Amino acid sequence: MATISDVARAAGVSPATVSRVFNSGRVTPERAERVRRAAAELGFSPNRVARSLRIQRASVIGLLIPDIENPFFTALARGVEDAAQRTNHSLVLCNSDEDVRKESRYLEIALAEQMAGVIVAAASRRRTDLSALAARGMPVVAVDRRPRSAEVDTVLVDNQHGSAEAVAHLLDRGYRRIACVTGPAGASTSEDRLAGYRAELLDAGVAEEWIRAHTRHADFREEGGYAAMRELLALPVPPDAVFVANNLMTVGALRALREAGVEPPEFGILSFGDVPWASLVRPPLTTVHLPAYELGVAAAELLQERIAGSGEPLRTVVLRTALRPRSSTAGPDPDDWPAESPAARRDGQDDAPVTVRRGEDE
Amino acid sequence: MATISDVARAAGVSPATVSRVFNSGRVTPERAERVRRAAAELGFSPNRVARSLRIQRASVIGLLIPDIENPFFTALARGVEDAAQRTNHSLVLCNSDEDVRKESRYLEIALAEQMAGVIVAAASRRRTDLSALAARGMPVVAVDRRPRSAEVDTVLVDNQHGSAEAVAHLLDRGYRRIACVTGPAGASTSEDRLAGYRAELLDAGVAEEWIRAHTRHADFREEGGYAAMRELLALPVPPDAVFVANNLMTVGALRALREAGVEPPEFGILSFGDVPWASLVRPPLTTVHLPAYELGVAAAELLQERIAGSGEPLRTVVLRTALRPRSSTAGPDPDDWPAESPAARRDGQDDAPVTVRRGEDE
DNA sequence: CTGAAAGCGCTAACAG
DNA sequence: CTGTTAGCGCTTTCAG
Repeated sequence: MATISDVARAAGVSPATVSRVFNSGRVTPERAERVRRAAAELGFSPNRVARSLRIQRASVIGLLIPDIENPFFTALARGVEDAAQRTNHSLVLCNSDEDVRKESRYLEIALAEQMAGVIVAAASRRRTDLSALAARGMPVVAVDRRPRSAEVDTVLVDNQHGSAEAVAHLLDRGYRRIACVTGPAGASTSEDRLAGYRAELLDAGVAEEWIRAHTRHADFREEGGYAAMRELLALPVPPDAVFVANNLMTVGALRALREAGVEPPEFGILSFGDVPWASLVRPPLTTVHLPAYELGVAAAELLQERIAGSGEPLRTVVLRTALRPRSSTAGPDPDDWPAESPAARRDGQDDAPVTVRRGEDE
Repeated sequence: MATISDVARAAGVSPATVSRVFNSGRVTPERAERVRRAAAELGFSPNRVARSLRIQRASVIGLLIPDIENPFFTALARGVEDAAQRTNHSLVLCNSDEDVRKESRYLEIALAEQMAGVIVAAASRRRTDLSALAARGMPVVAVDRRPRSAEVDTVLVDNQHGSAEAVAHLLDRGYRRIACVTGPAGASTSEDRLAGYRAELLDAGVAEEWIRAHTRHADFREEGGYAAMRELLALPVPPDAVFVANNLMTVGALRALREAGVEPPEFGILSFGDVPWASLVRPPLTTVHLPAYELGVAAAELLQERIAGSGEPLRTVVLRTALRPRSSTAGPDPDDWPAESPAARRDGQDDAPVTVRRGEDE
């Protein structure tokens, strides 16, 4: 592996000059050209490790997510990556697996690797501790989940508003016994989504007690959603609709519904968070769309400003969600359902069949 | 940030001793204890950048995948991560986006960052060039896709056998005009899966010409599968079943089928590669299961052996696929379909409904 | 077993 | 504009 000195020798200049050529220092064009040629010939590319050690900062940013198999977080990661690429940062993706211990290990690595900064979707609101990083001057941005110590820039979606809107939609469609499956008690997303749900029901005159009895905390995973839905269905007063606080749990909930022979939209189901491959799901699911990619972009941009040395006060960016009504919440009464659900057709999932010639031969 | 010298001073020893404490060097227990205490007090953690520069190797392994939004690759990534963790390697995930230019950029970064090794699911069989890495002594393992230059250890699934088995299944169920949607011509996976399909059909006496007319190359993405399926349906002799070479394209193909008013299993559809959230898809899809996680684990283990200095000859590990028959290939003739598909029930997706009390109250 | 010293490859003063 | 020089934090000979 050629070093900067090899190139310097080959080009007949000093190492410093070579360095300058690769770092927009001032070098006469003629010399610069000579250096570039020599570098190309030797197949030289600067050693980033040495560079990082010298300037006390790597050109890598870390992204810490709690579940790499959740499409929401992979979309977010793409957003971060695309934005990072624009400033020549490369991305290190770490999967904390919703495990605070793994997470803190990765956080330490970020420090030890002298990463330029990190973006964190925290595993826990209470137990994720970002203060150590901030204390050592590492730029940090929290995304999706708001950690307790609010000493960092933050990018969120408007969970509470989005949830309230979703529940309002369910009420509007005629559901009256709306249950809720939310995430773990520790996470800000769980709490905010639950809060939106509660606020809307209380506003509609539903008893505090009823709400509490029809709320379940689960783990944001498929199995948790499945178990919670089964519990709800087994209640003495089972619900006629459910608001599920994330996409994976919705998959589980749907499975539970199917097993129980309960079919939407007679029973309403609404997912907070997009369900990938939505076009395959029958009936088409009403969802609250989350701008995952945009969340990633915004977080990366905030981080880059900090890396560049912005001294502005802390900022919190809140992105809006969008309700996407489809057939799974058409209403409890079959008489109300349109023959071809106009709600579903709106986003092209249910285009009218077209006929095709088939099988004239063979 | 405390350095090794700070700790040395605090503990009254030399920097070398501190280093030895953290690297299993021989130090008297008493001194070691003193060092550890001092380190803890100062919140010292070794600077990995300096370490990497000195020993000319980082403790990071790179994983290069072509599509981070494809569940197959995220499952693979988890396998790599779990295996890497066992040897204290951290994982850097890079998404080449099926783009050879991005990919080669990341490959250069791997070199410049002095990563311990890289695992590559190549974007292109022909144009992905791993020889530069291998030439500079960087351990490399190819996974899922076999790059042209076979100078590296490789972990694959048995694409050709899996495909042949899948097509045999379709023939067995009574389909006679089986089309194929495969991936880009450049990828080894496309070619191997296509080869398995062709071999099986030729063996069944189908004309070479017919096969060629009913084969489409697409891009391994949803839109590609959609377009290809539409083309196939518009043929003068449309197929009565389709073998789709990856999961994402299957989603697109299903959409095209639906739009055309064609419903499985009258029209058979089989996906090479698991479709996540399969439980939501109606009808349940017959798939060829791919051991994605295990692929990742195997690749990481191979890589770790190379990193540890194994001088063994190059190895290729081939993992088996498994056909998972479900209702989408029950056969072209409705008379053959079981009332409750036993094939589908086999993996629990179609458990019989159970009744549940509902709505006695409000 | 322990310490002194050199140096991994690069960048940033500083002089020229 | 260019070269010389020192040093980022760590590991690793080499003496002791």
